[in-house]
Amino acid sequence: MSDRLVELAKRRGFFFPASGAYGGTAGFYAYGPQGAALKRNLIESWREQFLTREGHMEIDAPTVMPESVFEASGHLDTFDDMIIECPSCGESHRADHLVEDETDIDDAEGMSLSAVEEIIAEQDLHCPDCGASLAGIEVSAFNLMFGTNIGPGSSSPGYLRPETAQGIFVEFPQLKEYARNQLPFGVGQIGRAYRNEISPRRSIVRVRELTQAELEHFIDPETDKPPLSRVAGVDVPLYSAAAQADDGEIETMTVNDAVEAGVVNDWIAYYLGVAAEWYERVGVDMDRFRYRQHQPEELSHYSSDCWDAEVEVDGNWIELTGFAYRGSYDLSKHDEYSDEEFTLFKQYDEPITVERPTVDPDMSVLGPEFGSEASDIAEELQRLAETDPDAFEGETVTVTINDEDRTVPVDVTGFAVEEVTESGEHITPHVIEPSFGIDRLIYTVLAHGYREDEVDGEPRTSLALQPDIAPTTVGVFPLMAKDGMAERAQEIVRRLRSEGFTVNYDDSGAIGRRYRRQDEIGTPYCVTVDYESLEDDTVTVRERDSTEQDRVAVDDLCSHLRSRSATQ
RNA sequence: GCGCCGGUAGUCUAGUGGUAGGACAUGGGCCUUCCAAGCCCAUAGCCCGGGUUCAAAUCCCGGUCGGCGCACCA
Repeated sequence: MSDRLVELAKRRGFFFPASGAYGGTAGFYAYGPQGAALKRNLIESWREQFLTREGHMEIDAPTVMPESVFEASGHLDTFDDMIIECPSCGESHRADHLVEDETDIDDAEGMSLSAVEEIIAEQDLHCPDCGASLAGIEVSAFNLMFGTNIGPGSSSPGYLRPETAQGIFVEFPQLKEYARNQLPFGVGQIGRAYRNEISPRRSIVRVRELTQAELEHFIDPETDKPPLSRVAGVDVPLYSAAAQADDGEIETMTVNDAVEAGVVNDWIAYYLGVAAEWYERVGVDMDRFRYRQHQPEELSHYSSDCWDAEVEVDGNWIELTGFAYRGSYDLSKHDEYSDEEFTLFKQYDEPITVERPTVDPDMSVLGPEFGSEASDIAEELQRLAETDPDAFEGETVTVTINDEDRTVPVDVTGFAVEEVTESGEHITPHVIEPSFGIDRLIYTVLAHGYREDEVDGEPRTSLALQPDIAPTTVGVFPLMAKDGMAERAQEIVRRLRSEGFTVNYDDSGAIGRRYRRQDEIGTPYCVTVDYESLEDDTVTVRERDSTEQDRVAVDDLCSHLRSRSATQ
């Protein structure tokens, strides 16, 4: 089936391998006219559902970001690994670690690939798993981010973002201002992300340049609750980590039951409910859909819990969306690595008065007495005051510096307990992230809508796309291009287009052939102008899936098409 | 990245050493009163590079692209 779908996609202009004139580039696809329209409709539907209806904001950040962003985000740590694969058992190892472990070299990570390769050959290092010799085996860089240079020279490395999310996290200090420093708030972004995949697969399912629609919903984990009532009754098919671990099954339950049973975090559950309804609306076959929880070892470096929306296509389950609980990971990291604050000031209902033990050491005494240790002692005293103020009750107080005790008279520590009024605190929001892969959704909608059947003994291929998602909404044909029918049809085309419909006009060949053309690109309705139209100003409206026809007055055509689209 | 298989018009396909044939699609014409009808004409192809050979779509090597398996998918 996938072969025929990919063939149809290319033939009819949904998607095809890019740069084919030069042999093609693996992992890069172009969307043709139908695909681009389908993608635009899906994105518009996503925006309406996940941003407009939720009251979230949308931003549009650059795809190239400086190296420091990815040092902070943790993406760089996994970017530069040297991999060597054992020819005997097939296991991959970190080549630099192997060298560091087996020789007295302790900085193999900073060496070049060929240097590490040479050392492995010279020292005749062996596979730690099976013992086979690795001499002469190629060491390769395990490179998942696309690198580039910002400006001339190489002093300012940058990377194409591997997820649109970082553009949101990095701009958080600005975004919180736009949210008037109030939690919760959500920020979405739709755009391209880049991953230098080792082996792109299955047409547009695994590509190197992809389009993501991501939402980062920032919340106060202590006080904010999701509006669960909106989706409480929505059924979600859940395949929990526990069920996966003991051969359990997918269990379908309502969002409300899932939360109450403690199967899913309530925030994640809310979005599972919203997304399930949305997926069905855009044409995903919900009989081939599930939410699968990540196993603990599957979780990425930033998330503490994650559920994937998965669909079955061509007999495989593929990931459409990750619903990750990213906690405060990203904001904390950017707070730590950057000069800006990635926190919000949260006011208490009432200011509180706290007793805060402080020290103000008399350095004119400590300095001469302890010399270079004096400042360390002062720091220790502050720490001790915060953790164990009782230590200052006697005549002297003892701190440990470099494993040696130092005793200081309490009266030179300036110890005091101050009453401080605090009106709030700085908190780092937690993040719930639904991250949608648009390309995979396009593939799914096409695959789940793909139909092959017979009509009057003739094969018929059609795409059962939802009317508001289909690239073209209506095809308009004259029964034959003569006797004024073509002209009348063209008038109807202009009228429909001025009303905002996406219209395809076609007068070539026989009428049946034109219906088939529209079936293949998923056009839900075809309007035909015949001899009767010239008499009484009515046309036939033919529906794609049933091929049934209604006769409709031209004046009622727009409202007729609108109401049919809406009820489907 | 490794292994196996494959790459002939837009699509599908025939062609085991003598420089390509078909079907569908597409465009033009004729015909045609609602579901890929018929007739005529036209456009259009051997993935790239190297080698062997008098001669390569065909055999060999390398690359590339695609499918599948392993690994990977942060």
